[in-house]
Amino acid sequence: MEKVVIGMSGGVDSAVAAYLLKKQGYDVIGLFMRNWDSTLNNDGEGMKIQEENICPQEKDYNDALAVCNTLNIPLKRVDFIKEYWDYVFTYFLEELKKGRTPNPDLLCNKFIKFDLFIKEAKRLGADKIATGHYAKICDGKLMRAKDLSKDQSYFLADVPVSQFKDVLFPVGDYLKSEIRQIALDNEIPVASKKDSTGICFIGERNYQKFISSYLKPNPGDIIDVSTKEVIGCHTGLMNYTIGQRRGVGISGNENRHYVCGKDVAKNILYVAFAKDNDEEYLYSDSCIIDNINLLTDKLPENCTAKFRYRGEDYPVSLKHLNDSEILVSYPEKVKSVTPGQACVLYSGDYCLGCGFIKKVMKNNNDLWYLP
RNA sequence: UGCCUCGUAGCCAAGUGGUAAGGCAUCAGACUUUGACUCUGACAUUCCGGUGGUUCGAACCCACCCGAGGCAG
Repeated sequence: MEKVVIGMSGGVDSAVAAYLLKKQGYDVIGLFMRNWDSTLNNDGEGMKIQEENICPQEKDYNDALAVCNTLNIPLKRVDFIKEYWDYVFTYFLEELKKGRTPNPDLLCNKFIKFDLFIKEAKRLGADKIATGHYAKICDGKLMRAKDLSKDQSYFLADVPVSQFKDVLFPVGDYLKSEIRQIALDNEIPVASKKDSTGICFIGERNYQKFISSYLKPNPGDIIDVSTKEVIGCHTGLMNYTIGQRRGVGISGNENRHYVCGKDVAKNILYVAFAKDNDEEYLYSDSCIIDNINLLTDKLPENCTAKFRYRGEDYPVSLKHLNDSEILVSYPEKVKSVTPGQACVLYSGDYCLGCGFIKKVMKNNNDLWYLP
């Protein structure tokens, strides 16, 4: 019998994935991983004791255990707290310092789940490795999930393609509603548990407070990108992302405002006001991406791209600038393309890989107000 | 000191005698394995700087006071 080690998070998706694998006749072993320790990592926000007098991560472990007991499969446990800090969180903080908007979850998949976790699974004798991700692997290629509204291929695009060789995504062929139903029908304990959100393994936090535990806030001017007037004071550039509207702290204006840029050297936050649908400072028509990860042998000249998780797919054309950089052009201008975010390329439902947004441009010029 | 203008929720700002528009911000939800974006809902229950007065009735008219700004000096 083939042995599968499945990452159990304590949520419904991995629970049903385990159920499905077992039904398919695999010898299933659950493996719970813990990558964040609020006490160890001095995360004041996460140490809040919940009503049940137990920290969220421990609750998740208990949920995973309950699921495994119901399914009658063993549950093992592994910690990657130091590794998560070294490979994912350090990068996250370094990017923020540069004024960029990192997405730690792509790195978590690359370095933790689809590297260290796989190694641990193999050590446990796994022939296959499974997770509860909404995505598909077809002939070793990454594809979007059946449920496009839950598709998580975006987060997996930076994983080296070789790592998908023995991977199974059992829920990728189902709709989320079907997964919930299977959980209910089979009386799986977490059937009605709310979907988790927030940074993977860290969870929902008051973002500014959370970051302030690790990066010293550095207040500075907020400048109207159009008039160059100082119109307010920001709490630290790391607290804002491009396209952000709420929580900027300026008011008294006729129109909504959006964060449209940052100058790290001068510690300036640039804001643009929306007027008559003209948000010219937020739109761009091309960008340069680097740190490319290819999931296919050769990139086509034309495909589609997502510039943010749950963002739209835009038609793009690609041009290799050198060994490490690609120029991505999008005739249909795109709003809030943000340095540091992943640009994930697709051909139909196939995920071709990704790169990280380095420079954003319009009409062949760099947008001067972006980092 | 004289004259002028102004003082409406956190911020802008309508309303100039008939019983408080709107925008921004904020908060709460929805959505969401990245900080968004978007969407939905709530936001001056007697009050319009203060105190009196005129009136059936005032934020809107009058008087004085307080406060902000401007002109004159």
